[in-house]
Amino acid sequence: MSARRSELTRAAARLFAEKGYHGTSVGDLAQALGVQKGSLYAHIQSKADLLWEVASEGAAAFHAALDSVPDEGPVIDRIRAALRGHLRVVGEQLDVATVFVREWRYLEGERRDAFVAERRRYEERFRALYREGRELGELRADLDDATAALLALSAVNWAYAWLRPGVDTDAIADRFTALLVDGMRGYNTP
Amino acid sequence: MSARRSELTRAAARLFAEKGYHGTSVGDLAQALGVQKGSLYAHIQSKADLLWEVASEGAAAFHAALDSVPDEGPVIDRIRAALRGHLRVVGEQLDVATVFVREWRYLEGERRDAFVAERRRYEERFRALYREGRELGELRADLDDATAALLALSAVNWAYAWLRPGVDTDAIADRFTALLVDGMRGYNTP
DNA sequence: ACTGGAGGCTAACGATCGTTCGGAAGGAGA
DNA sequence: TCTCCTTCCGAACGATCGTTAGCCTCCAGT
Repeated sequence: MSARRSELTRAAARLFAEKGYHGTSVGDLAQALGVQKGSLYAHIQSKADLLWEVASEGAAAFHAALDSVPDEGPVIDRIRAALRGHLRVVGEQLDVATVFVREWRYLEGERRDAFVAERRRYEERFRALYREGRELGELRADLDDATAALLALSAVNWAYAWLRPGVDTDAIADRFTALLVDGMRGYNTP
Repeated sequence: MSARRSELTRAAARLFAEKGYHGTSVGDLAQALGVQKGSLYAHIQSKADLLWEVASEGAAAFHAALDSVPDEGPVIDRIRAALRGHLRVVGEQLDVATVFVREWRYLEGERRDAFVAERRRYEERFRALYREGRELGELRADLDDATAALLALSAVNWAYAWLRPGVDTDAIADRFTALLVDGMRGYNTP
């Protein structure tokens, strides 16, 4: 992929995240590159191509983050690593993550189906950590692992809305993990 | 407000939630009412009016839910009530809640400013519960209440994405509360 | 020196966008 | 019966949408 083409993809990620897919015109994209809008079609076949590309990039980034979580070791450590990885992707590729989380639904046809499948697979991998933790006894036996995974995943999925670039995402992930693991009950509470 | 006008607002909420604000045309809205698109302008001055109306309705609903949380009593009970209230709004007014959470950013000018202020005020009220809990000693003294509130609020803000109408939102809120309060650590974990 | 491809230009296409307008049907109130 | 108000129609407006077409320039490879 040429350098110019990469610029276009990055501009698309930024503008789709900022103004939404339907709120971004081909003219906007062209302006971001300092070019006439017709010229973009030397690089793409349609505007939808760009959405697909950015969404796929997001899916790849989140899966890659999970790939680097070890298969063994204390489950709580792995949960912390998964949260760290997810938040790191959001923090370092905020535009791409925003499109992955919010704009994907404007995909159409089989691209949409393929995206949904990838997304579901990611959530499954995430949830498996909690199930394994319960089965191994590292998490409480009466844990509703689906709810626990939903709570954690919701928190990080929503992160694109409040995470500002440059913050220490590892520290936030660690605080989330500590809360999820130990709770917030005080000592003088029945 | 006339009955017809209310129908229009409800159709707007549904379509904005389903296809997005920019993805919904005035023609789509007219079709939902079985009417020519020009006829809608007997009820509204612009399409943006509808977005503002639905977004405001959402803000009112969420604030009303918080209003019914008592000012006194055990903080944990009040946190549970707040989560119940929030999730109940999402479950019972899914379209409105979706617009409140996701489509508000297409508001423009002072309407956008006013919405953001209302939203911030809601989050502040939510966060105050956690701060009070820590100060009263009902939540652990070393609690990072901002992080705790963020975790809880993120989970319920994201709920529009996975909550299906008709489920028992109170039960989900209770499970979230239990998790947040007591954590998920197992007994044979150091 | 010649060629081919990459990248950009201008101009225009048909479609659709949100909005406006004049007129008309129909019921409610006087 | 007359009038007003709500609601809608049908047609049109200018603007903007995503996309296509033909042409030009520049540069790397042969």
